[in-house]
Formats: sequence, structure tokens, C-alpha cells
Amino acid sequence: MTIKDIARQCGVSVSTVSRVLNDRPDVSPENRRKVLSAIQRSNYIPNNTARDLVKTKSDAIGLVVRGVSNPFYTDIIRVIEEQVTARGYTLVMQQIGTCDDEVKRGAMMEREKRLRGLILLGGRSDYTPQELAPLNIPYVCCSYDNQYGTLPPDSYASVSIADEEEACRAVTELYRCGHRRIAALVSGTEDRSISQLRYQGYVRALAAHGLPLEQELVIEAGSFDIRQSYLAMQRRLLAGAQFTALFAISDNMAIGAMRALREAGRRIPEDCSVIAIDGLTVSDYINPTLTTLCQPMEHMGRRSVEILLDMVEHRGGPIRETAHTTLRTGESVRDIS
Amino acid sequence: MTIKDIARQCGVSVSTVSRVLNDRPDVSPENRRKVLSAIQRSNYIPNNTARDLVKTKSDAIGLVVRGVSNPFYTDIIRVIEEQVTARGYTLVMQQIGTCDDEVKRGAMMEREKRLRGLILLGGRSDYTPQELAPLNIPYVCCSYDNQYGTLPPDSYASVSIADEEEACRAVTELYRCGHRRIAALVSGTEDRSISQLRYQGYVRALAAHGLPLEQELVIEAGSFDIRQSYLAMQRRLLAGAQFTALFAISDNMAIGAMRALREAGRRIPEDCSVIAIDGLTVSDYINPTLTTLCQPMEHMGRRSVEILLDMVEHRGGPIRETAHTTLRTGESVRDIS
DNA sequence: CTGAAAGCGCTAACAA
DNA sequence: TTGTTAGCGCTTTCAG
Repeated sequence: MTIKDIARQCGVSVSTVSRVLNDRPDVSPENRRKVLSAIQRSNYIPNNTARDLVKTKSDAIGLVVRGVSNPFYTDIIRVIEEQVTARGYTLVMQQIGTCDDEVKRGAMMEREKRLRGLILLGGRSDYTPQELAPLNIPYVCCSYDNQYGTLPPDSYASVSIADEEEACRAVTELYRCGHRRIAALVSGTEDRSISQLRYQGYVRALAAHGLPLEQELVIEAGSFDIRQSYLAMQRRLLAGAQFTALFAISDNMAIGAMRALREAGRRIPEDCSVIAIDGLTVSDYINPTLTTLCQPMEHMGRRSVEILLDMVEHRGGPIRETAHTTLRTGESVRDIS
Repeated sequence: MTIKDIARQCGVSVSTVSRVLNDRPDVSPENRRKVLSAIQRSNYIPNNTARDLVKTKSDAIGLVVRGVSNPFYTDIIRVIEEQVTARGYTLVMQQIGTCDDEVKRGAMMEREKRLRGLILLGGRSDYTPQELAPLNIPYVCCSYDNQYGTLPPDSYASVSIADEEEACRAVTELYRCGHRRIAALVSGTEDRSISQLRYQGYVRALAAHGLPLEQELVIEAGSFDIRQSYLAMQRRLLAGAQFTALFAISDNMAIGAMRALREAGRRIPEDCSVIAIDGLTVSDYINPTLTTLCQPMEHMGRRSVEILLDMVEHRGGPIRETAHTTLRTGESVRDIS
């Protein structure tokens, strides 16, 4: 079933059919009606491939997700998919491991799939202009920024929270509750990702409140994985680390650590308070419910798509947007002041 | 940069270039070398759109995910994406709400994106041949079967666990531990989805052990949502339901219910044991860790892709495969016998 | 308002 | 082993 068949059925030319297909005004009402009903009747759907070919562009938006197992992304992906589809584009998603290069992958997709735009969900925060050069299409960094890189600030688009600041806020919240020995659970302290940023927020908060930075209280899991977090915390507890509160850079990691704390006989929040950043749905149901700074995932996903399509459709340039978190108070933090 | 440019550069015809592009044997070593180096040099990448058009088929595999927020799917999606990409195809994913029609959506995608095959992740279990008729490409049902439908058993492919049987096994496990008043938390008892299947496993187990089926102990959340599960359980507890154990049809729902139990002052597992089906990663870290029948998600995702591509590449027909769960013993079930 | 015809970039006969 | 050429299904001038 092609445009030709429809044309024949209606006794008009393919151009006329094409016109009604593309909602052009220059078609007589009568012909439009005829064509429309023929399309309906024969269940015809235009061949996108042919369309893309002649228009020398596709309707594909790429999504490269880094660090797949991260449940934080699930909701954002949903929103992105929804928005992209709603705006008439097609989402092509690829997931990559934490060690892969999202830019290289994005550039490959750009050419192979003739992408119109690219969303990078999670990634490194230290791009150089050279690294990004292979990307010839608009892109937006979702949920991270380029804090450590050398991209000119107005040359790229991003939607993220102020990681350092929010981490500082989380730690300050613990401080406000009287905690003075506050541990931090991070992926890495110098991995050039949000882990480092949030770690620095922790460092800044300690400094701001006149607390010493102790290596004993910095726990590196080496990844954002729940199991690695569990194991790292277990090791550190075995080593006898003493603290009354824990700041975890992500909900998922907090959940892993909480099991280790529990197993070591440390009650939460009686013996140890826990606060995190992300705001996973499940965090509000675990025992105890987790106090966390919720990222506005819905908003972030939507804005990423909006900003990207604005660029794709030449309605706007690269915008860097900072979203704000909301404190969701759970049962995991105790005021000991 | 097109195939023509390359041809001109090398002083050969487009067909020759096309031949080396497609790794055909009938090209002289010299020409092949020339073309290859020209391609390299000019950083040329073939236009997939044009390829797809002439071959009247694409390299796209569709994935329709129903019930987006279900964390159970996250891992499977990852595996599916990995496998599909590894085999040289492109994954096009669309998520739909629980009320949307996955077949209709799949059929649309088939035509718009010229899909080669389709994976349906989650869906109804009561398709009729008429409903599936719009689908003219191979498809496989992942994580569910067509128990309630009228599709000829050898006409469709699926990879799933034996939901009813596994549910029966879960409930029997509770029975074995001495429980006699066992509640069930389901989405719906007659929703023609895995919820109904697992509910029937519950019913069968009760019958097998001579226990009465009591309406008071059947809790319908109306969805697979964690919050709805929490609220449903809360309502039922308020109504004064008495039971010593709970069988939840999914981990996610169990987690929601556990909070309600906790808040009602019922300790797990001392006052109420909980068992579920799915085996989410997070379930092994919550407090108490959840006893659950783990679905082999990795395996199921991989097999779905394998079976689908076997059909797409005409290497095999529709296969229905049943995977088996593994009991992961957590702390949520207590032996009271 | 309508139709004929020229491509979009590529593949695959078919001929040479 | 090569090149020529006819499409794949659609959009878009350009005439009428």
C-alpha cells in the first residue's frame, strides 16, 4: 500500500495525496475528503523511510543512557520517551556502561541513524570542546552539567540540579540536626562525575560548619551500584568507623548502605541518620523511609526535550538550566541536638 | 558526502562502491583498497535511510513496554537493548500506559518505522487471532503468555514464567511455614493479566492445602503501582483483616504493602510474613529483605531477542518458552509451624 | 487547485 | 569484475 495506490483509488495524482498527507491548504475540499477516506479505508500509513530520504533528515532523537542499572533514570527516560513521541519524533535509545564513551557513541548514532538531536542522560562532567567536536547535531546533557570541562558555557545545553550546592544542603541538614561526625558515601571523589560534585558539596558543608574532613568518613564504593555500596559500607564499618550520620550521594547507594548499617547492628535513625539525593519512589516505602532531596525528574525530562527540540527546530540556542530539589522528609534522620 | 562522491573520487562506479560497502566478493582487490581508503579518508558513512528504502525494510526492532513505572522491566529492557544492538539492529522503544493497547501501538510502529520485529514487554494475556491480525511481523511476548486468549499455541512466541504455578509455589512456601491465613495482594483478580494468573495460583494453592478462599484476604490494588498497593493494604488493615502471611504478586507491590503493615504496627515477619514474585535487586536490600521468587530477567530478555531474530532472519518459528524462578530467601518469611 | 516529473542515496538486476 | 540503470516511496518544484 503506497501513495500511488491511494492516488489511483481516488483518481487523483500522487502529489494531491501527498498534499493532503502533509496538510497542505491547496487541495479542493472534495479531493481532500476523497483521499482522506481512501486512506482511512485502506489503513494506509506513509512510509517514513521514504519521507526521511527525500527530506534528507529523519525524525530520530537519540538517547544515550550511561550507567544503565541506575533506577534514577527510569522515570526520566519515561518522560523523555513520552515527550519525544508526543512531538512527532522517534526515540532511539542506547545504553552504555559507565566505562564507555557517551560522546563517541552519540556521534556514531548521529551518522548511522541520521539523528536530529541527542540527549545524553548521565555522563562525565569534564568534556573539552575537542571531545564534543564529532557531534554535529544539537545535544543536551540531562541530569549533569559540565562543571569540570572547558566547554564555553553558552555552547552547550544542559538540565541538571546544582549538585554541589544540593549536596551541601543535604549535609547541612544533618548538621542542623546536631550531627558532627558525618560520613559520606560516594562513588568516587575524583571521577569527574556528579559523584565528585556531590562530594565537594560535602566537603564545602563540613568546612562551612567548621568540621574537619576525615578520610575515615569518606566511603568510596567505586560505582553507583547498590551492591558495591553495601559492600563498601560493610568494609568501613568493620574497620570501626564512627559516625552519627551518613550522607549518600544517591538514594540507591543509601539503600545499599542502610542494609550494611542494619546488619552491623546500627539502627537507623537511632544510631545513624541517613540522608541522600535523588528521590526515588521506592525510597518513600523502605524501612525506615528515606529522607532525601528529590530531583524533579518529570520536569527535567520534559525540559531536556523542550530545549533540544527548540534547537533542532531552530527556535532557540543551547540553554543551561538548573532545577531545584525538594526535601522529602522521611524517617531516616534523627535530630540529636 | 554520498556514495557518488566516493565513486567519483576513486574513478569507479557507484555499484563498485556499493559492493565494497556490502562486503561483496566480486570486487578487485585494488578497487576495494581504493574505495576503502576513500571512505576512511572522507569519513563517509552510508545513509541508512536510503538503504532501508531500497531494501524495503529497516533494521529496527520495536519494543512496546506496558506499564512503564514497573521497575521489574528495567533490567529486561537493558538486556534487550544490549542484545538487539549487538546483533546489528536498532531498538525503537515506546512505552504505553496500562490502559493503552499494545497491539495497536505495535502495529502503528510496524508501519511507520518499518519494523522487522516486535517485542511486547508486558501486556494482556487474552489476545484473539483477530486482534493480532494487524501485526504482520514476527513478535514475541516477553514476561507474559496468552493463557486467556485464543491464539493457536504454535502461532506466537513468548518467554515467560509459569505464573500460576509459580504463584502456587510461593503460597505453598508460606503454607509450609505453618501459615494458614494467607492474604493475597493483587492488581485485579480478573484483569486478564499476570495478576489474574498469579491470583489463580493463589486460589489453587489454597485449594490444594484445604484452605478456604476468603474475600477478606484478597486485596485488590487496581494497579501494579507501589502507592496503590500501599493504600489498598492500608484500607484492608483498617477494616480489620486478620492474616499471618501475605503473598504479593510482585516485589514492588509487596514493598508498598510492607510500609502499610509496618505503619499499622504489624512487624514483618514476626506478625506477618511476606513473599512475592519478581526478584528486584532492591528487594534484597530493604528491611527486612524480601523473600521472593526471582524471575531470570537476564535470561528472559536474551531469549526474547534470540527467538525474535530467529524468526526475523527466517531461522526459526514462534517458540513459547517457560523460564523458571529461583527462590531467594530473605528475612520476610517466618516459620510459625 | 492539480499533475508530471525530477530527484533523495542506495541496491540489485542486467549487460558488458 | 565492472558499469548502467531502474526503481524503493515520497516530496517538491514547475507548468498548466
